[in-house]
Amino acid sequence: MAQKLSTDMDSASETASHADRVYEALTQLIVDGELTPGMAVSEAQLATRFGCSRGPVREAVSRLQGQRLIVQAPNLRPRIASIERGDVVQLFQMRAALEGLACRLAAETMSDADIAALESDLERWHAALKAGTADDIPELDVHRRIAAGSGNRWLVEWLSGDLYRLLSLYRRKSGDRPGRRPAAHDEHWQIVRALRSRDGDLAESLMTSHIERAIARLPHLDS
Amino acid sequence: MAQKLSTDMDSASETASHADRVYEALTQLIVDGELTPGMAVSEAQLATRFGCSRGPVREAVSRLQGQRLIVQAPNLRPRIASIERGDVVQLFQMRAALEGLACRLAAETMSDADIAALESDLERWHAALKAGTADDIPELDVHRRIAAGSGNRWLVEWLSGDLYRLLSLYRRKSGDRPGRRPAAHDEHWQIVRALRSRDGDLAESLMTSHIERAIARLPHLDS
DNA sequence: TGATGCAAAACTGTCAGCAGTTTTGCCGTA
DNA sequence: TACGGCAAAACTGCTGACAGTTTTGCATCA
Repeated sequence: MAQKLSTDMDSASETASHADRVYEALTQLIVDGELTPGMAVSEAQLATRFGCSRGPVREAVSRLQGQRLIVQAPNLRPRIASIERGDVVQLFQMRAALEGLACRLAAETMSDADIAALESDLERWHAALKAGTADDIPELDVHRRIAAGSGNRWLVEWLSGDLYRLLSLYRRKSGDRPGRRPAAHDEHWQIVRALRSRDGDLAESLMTSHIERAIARLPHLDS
Repeated sequence: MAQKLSTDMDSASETASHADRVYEALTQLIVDGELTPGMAVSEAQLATRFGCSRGPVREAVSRLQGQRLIVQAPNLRPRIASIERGDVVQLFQMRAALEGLACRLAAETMSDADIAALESDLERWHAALKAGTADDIPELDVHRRIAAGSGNRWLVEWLSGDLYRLLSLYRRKSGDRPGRRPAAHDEHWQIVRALRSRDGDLAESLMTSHIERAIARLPHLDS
């Protein structure tokens, strides 16, 4: 079945309120790293930047506050959330557990066609990597597609949404070198093969180990 | 070590903004079930109810929107999120994975004193239950204390915070009969014993099964 | 009786402005 | 030069108001 294009985060619906647009733009600014963790932002400046008054900005900031991407103390300027190394380890622990679950579910519910497509895309990307023509990040995409294949809507929203954004904060802080790790391809390939053989337990365990290895590889900066 | 009293959700700090108070009150209203899932609320009415203008209300609503407890379509009144049975199953799947993780971590990091206290409280509560003098919910408390014992701050915030509130929506919708199940005590007791013997794998597996049993017991209403 | 259309009421989205607080930048002093 | 202190600037928290949209309730008609 063709899946319904993920979440309710429809990018730029035709009738989006000003607050919605500011929310989208602000989120992007944070994920892209133009707004760095710990940085204070001013409602007024954001308002002029986005061409509206402070009302919609306030709303967007509140929404991001609900997602813990922005923190705000009374009477102080809102700050982009700051993620320490300890937080990343903890978030990765949760990610390992949840992506493991996603794998187990995907092994049961993902369609043969989707698995085959994932497999061939993975091969194609690997070939392109060897040829030096690929610079997108397959890491994220493989994980995202498996999460989507789990059929668990909340898992997708959280793994590919909230948790992804939270972790992107730290990526910015630590030099941002995503993937490009030769072993990752093998691990991904093994996972996909477990999916194809519908071995949920194996897929889960492979994915968990895959992410736990990523924890071990976290940069050891201690700011 | 005495833990630092959980999150940044300090209830009623002395210098709380109006928006903060509305946020707290509104959250409580939803969790307590006075505002039922799917119900439309009016900013203006909330504003008069809480004795402020629409600004702070709008902010609180946005924050709850960020936590997916409230949904809002353009130009329409905000609605309390509506959780269907399928959603609950999916959320419980995630809960099983995460509480399993919490158990495994707690088996490593929880102090002997905390485990002993949990054990004796569990016994005391069980005795009170038999005597008919207990009507608080131990279910939640055991789970909450194990989550806290995991030492993973984000796990606590999500399990005892966001996820708990989300699931409370459905509890309201389905007759709300939390726990009071005799077998649960045994299962809790087994889990705590696994914690005491520092057997993380066993604790994890016991907790996962414990919650999966709860999934199987979910009411079969299909609204 | 039951469906339909319409006007009034209610409500959301947004803005400009005011009061009170924090931050900034400068000036005098040691 | 380095250090407080103070006034101006910047900013948050909140309010009331206005335009445009949705909902409500009534009256009309088949």
